[in-house]
Amino acid sequence: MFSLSEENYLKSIYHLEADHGKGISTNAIAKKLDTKASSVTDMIKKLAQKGMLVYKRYQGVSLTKLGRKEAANIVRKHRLWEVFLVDKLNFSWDEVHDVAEQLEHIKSPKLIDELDAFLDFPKMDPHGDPIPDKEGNFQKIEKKLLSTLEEGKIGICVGVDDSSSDFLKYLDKNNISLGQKVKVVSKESFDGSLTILINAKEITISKKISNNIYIQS
Amino acid sequence: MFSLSEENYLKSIYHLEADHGKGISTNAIAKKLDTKASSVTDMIKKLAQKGMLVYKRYQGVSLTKLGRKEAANIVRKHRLWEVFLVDKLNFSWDEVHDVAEQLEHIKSPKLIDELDAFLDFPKMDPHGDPIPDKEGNFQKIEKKLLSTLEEGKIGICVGVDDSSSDFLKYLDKNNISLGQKVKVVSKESFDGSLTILINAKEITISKKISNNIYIQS
DNA sequence: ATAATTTTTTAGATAAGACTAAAATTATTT
DNA sequence: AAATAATTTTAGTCTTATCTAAAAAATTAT
Repeated sequence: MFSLSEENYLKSIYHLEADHGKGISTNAIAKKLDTKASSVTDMIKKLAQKGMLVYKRYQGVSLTKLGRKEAANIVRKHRLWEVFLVDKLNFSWDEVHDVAEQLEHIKSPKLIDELDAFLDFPKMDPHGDPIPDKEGNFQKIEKKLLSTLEEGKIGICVGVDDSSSDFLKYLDKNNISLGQKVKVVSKESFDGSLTILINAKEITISKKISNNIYIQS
Repeated sequence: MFSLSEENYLKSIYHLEADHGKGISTNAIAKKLDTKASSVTDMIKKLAQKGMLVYKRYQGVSLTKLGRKEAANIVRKHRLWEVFLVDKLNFSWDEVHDVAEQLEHIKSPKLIDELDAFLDFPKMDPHGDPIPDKEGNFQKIEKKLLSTLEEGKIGICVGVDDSSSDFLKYLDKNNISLGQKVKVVSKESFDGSLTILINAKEITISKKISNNIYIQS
């Protein structure tokens, strides 16, 4: 069994590895968890002791197979709860994160399996992120950033990179949701801003926005 | 905001007050929470400081109006989650307690309201215990112990006193569930055991059992 | 290659919540 | 009412997870 804190470290390292490959620095973890490097050193020693990760002083850490499975299961729980909140309890996709952050730590062998079945075994969470199975495996979806789509091309919105409430609210306001068809009308080479056709309406979005939307084309 | 530990103390004191009236002793709390009296003293000082209860050294404690409302809300959450687990996730009534014990501490203004609506505003949990509203109020149901029912009389099972897994499993095994009609066929004055008619089948139950089943007659 | 800088670790301190052992208070017997 | 017993509190310790400040190691710049 893992403490709440241990689980949060595992999850953060898992996400950092997904984004930046193995060998995660103490500072990177500290930044992600908004804590101090010294605290991180203490905790990673403990998690190394428990066989969840490999740690050599001054060398950063990498999850072991076991650690990765453990972390994936927390992510699995987080994302299943997000689906529950949106599909069943009328939460919007910008409201789910904080609650799921709490729910992901509930420990019950039966609960998460039944929830999974109740939700009809979803493969994605409301932000388009894949839901790992019990072994930690998930199907990687083909996706690229909207900012890389060429002029005249069409894509379908399949996910977001930034899941902050502010960003998601912006998307809602502009009727951008998952499954939405998007056509790049024009691209401004100076600042990278895009004019896109969405729901038969043209809007212009900044590079920062298009860099946070994943599409399939 | 309250810590997990603070919430558990509030809840325990709330239940103790419901069963034994005001003025709960340190030892009673310690026993309920399976902790030491000295730990209880520390915590009740803290909760008194926060205005959740009234405490005088050596005199036991009583919840304030605020403390009672706070506690009732934890009980509300606990029982709503129990309904969710049984109605939606195929848990049996002997499996829900430990999980609900965790879920009751999730903090989200929206979550519990939406859950309540999703479950169609239930008034009871799976053990027949009332679910308080946001103010802490609940409808008290008329009920008495099966052991007090006279020979020949009929009642409907509306709740259980003991919610331990073992007891609930015993009830399941004997097809005793809420809403079930029960007729007292005969009463053994020597040991208080009852022979009851349930589902067109006669079974004999000990006084200890009939003392833990509530009926409406 | 050495100096300056950044990162990481160590050492020691703190807060929450629990514990043990002993002291203080209240309750029960005789 | 004194003695004994039970309960409750206090004082001090422990663990977990955090922090600050300083030391150690690694990295980058000169």
